[in-house]
Amino acid sequence: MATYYCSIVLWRMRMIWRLRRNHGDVARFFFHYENSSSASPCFFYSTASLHSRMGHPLSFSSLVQQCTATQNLSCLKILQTHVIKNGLCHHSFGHKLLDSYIKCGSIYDARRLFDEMPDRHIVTWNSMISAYTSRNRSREAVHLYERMVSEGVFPDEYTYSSLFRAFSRLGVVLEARRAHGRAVILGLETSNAFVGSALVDMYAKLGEMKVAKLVCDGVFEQDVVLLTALIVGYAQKGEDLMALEVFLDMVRKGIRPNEFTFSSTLVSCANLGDVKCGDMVHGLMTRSGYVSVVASQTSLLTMYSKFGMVEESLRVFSALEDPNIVTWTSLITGLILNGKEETSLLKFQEMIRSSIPPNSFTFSSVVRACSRLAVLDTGKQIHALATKYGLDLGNYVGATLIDMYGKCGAPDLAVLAFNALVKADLVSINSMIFSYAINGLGHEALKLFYVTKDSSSLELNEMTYLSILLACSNSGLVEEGQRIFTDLRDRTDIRLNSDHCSCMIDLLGRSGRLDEAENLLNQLENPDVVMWRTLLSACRIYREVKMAERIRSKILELSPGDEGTHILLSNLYASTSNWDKFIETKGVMKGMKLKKDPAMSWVEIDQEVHTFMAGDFPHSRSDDTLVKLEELTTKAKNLGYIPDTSFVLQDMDELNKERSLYYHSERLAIAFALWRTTNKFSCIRVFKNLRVCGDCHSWIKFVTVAVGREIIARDSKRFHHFKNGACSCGDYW
DNA sequence: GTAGGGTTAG
Repeated sequence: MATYYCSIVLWRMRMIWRLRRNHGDVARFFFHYENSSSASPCFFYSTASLHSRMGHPLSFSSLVQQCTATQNLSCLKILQTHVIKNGLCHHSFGHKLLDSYIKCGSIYDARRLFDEMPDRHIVTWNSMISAYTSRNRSREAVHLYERMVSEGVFPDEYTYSSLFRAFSRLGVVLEARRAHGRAVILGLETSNAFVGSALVDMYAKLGEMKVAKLVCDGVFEQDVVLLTALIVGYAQKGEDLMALEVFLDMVRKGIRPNEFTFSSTLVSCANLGDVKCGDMVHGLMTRSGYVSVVASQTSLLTMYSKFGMVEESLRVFSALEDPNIVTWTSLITGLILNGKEETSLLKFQEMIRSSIPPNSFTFSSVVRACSRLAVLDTGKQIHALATKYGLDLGNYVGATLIDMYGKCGAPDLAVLAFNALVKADLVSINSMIFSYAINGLGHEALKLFYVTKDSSSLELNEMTYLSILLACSNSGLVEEGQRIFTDLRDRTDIRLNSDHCSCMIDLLGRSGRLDEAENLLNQLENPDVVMWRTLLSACRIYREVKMAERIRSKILELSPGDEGTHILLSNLYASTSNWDKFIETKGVMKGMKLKKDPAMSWVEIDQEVHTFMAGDFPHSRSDDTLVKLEELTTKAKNLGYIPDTSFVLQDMDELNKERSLYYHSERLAIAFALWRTTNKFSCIRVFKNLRVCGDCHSWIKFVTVAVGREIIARDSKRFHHFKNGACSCGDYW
């Protein structure tokens, strides 16, 4: 211990001797601490260690430098106290301390020192402003700039190159223009590429691409950053041709693009769907040596995904040594985009195993994969994971969760996810209305629609109106739907589109108001095939042969050889026992090589999907399924089920018609599911590619009574929740 | 002694 203190005393003597000889100011500083009771041995010890490591005479700069390197804030504060007490806070010492505080991450201490400085050099102002902008404290940066101007200090090129970012973050166009004006007066707009690129970036982010382009064109010595800022602006605004033009212009001028340039240019190639151009930029990027830059390669991967070139995007991914969360998310999103939802979920698992924490972009994508696959259990697991990461309450993930629960036939869970949101935005509300709509909860949808319309500040959009019209249509709320449709027609801020019209025609048609639907169609300027076909479906429900034939000729005028029309008409002729015309239509279809999509149903049991085709038993499980099916039908008949053979679209005798109804794919799936699942409280979810027929609808209602279970069926259009002999659609679909 | 640009989502 004695040796230890001896060595400290010896070191201090030697240091004071050196300081007296070389650095008057700092020597006085150490004398001060020599005689001060607050001087801690710890401080001197750490200073000693700093000194010994420096290996050269101590100076103020190197002391500050060492404090920065070791992030020693307390040492910096002691230095500051001394500097201020001894009136040494002139700009050089002051700035060094301030800079060190910033580098140590303490903006608070930097600002306190800044406020205490008697005279501030422009460099000090700039450092403080830059510290604020780079840490997202834009308001404070702008305040400081305004104070600087009011105190008569002239901002310079350094000030503006960091300041402009603050305006775009705050979204304050007027203030931004005022500052731009001052930069012009000072002659900094055109003479300095740093100021120019900051301006271009600012205007691009404020959405003023024309101004951004003007500024860029005016800069005397353009460089890669300046032009890249412009490309980024165009790419993010979707002005992709302009982005490519700037890129080519840059290459022509001999300015070499870098990894930042390539990242954004590739986004534009992807948006344009221009494979040739994409390949060219890819080649240029490879030749420029950016093969392992993650962000650029991520853009490349996304581009190939958008081109539908999945193999190529996988190849880019596997060549990357260290993919980040954005790369993983791009891969997952790309797979979903290309219909490879199962693979995307496997990749998600792989990502989690690689200990890469997912973000809200990732969740938003994988939840969508679940929604497409309608795999409720997996969806729930992913929701739980999102909750674990605290990412389930934001609108991006929230909206996909609501959508997923809606499309999995679990509107109650969609409501829970919706109510949990911190602050629902329009997309989340639209998703909720849509979920209500496809699950036949029209009144709930109307309630949310009117609350949003009347009591929120949100501006409704096309999707809101489409969802609510669908809700009215699926619940047979004709008057409400008509009122909303009229309201939409009168609005000038929202464009009435063909989907809205089809939905309205569907609503009128399916509720039997065929003439009104036809009138509406005739009022429209250019009704499309979808709208006429919608009315044709209604004719099929109400067996309105004359109108159907009238519509057929309209459709065939617009689109000769329209497949759906022939299929709908053949169904209509079959259901009205018009067998001659049925055979004739079938003949036309045969000539056109048209075939109906085979009916198909599937159920998910123990995370395995089982598929069934109508009247087809290729499965080894078929015996048990058929036994169960017979049992269910007998029970249903005992409860009052009478088969309605008018749904059989073939010319055969009644007994065979009845038998053919029994083997509709949804019945096979339900029988299989009831045979396989023993938990009486679990609900069965069946999915069907076509619409459920009226007889199956009735049969399922009786089955829910017979077995005391809930059955949820999703057909090509909506959900039916069957419980205790009733369906949520109120027999209206 | 201070400064500018990027990749993923409903």
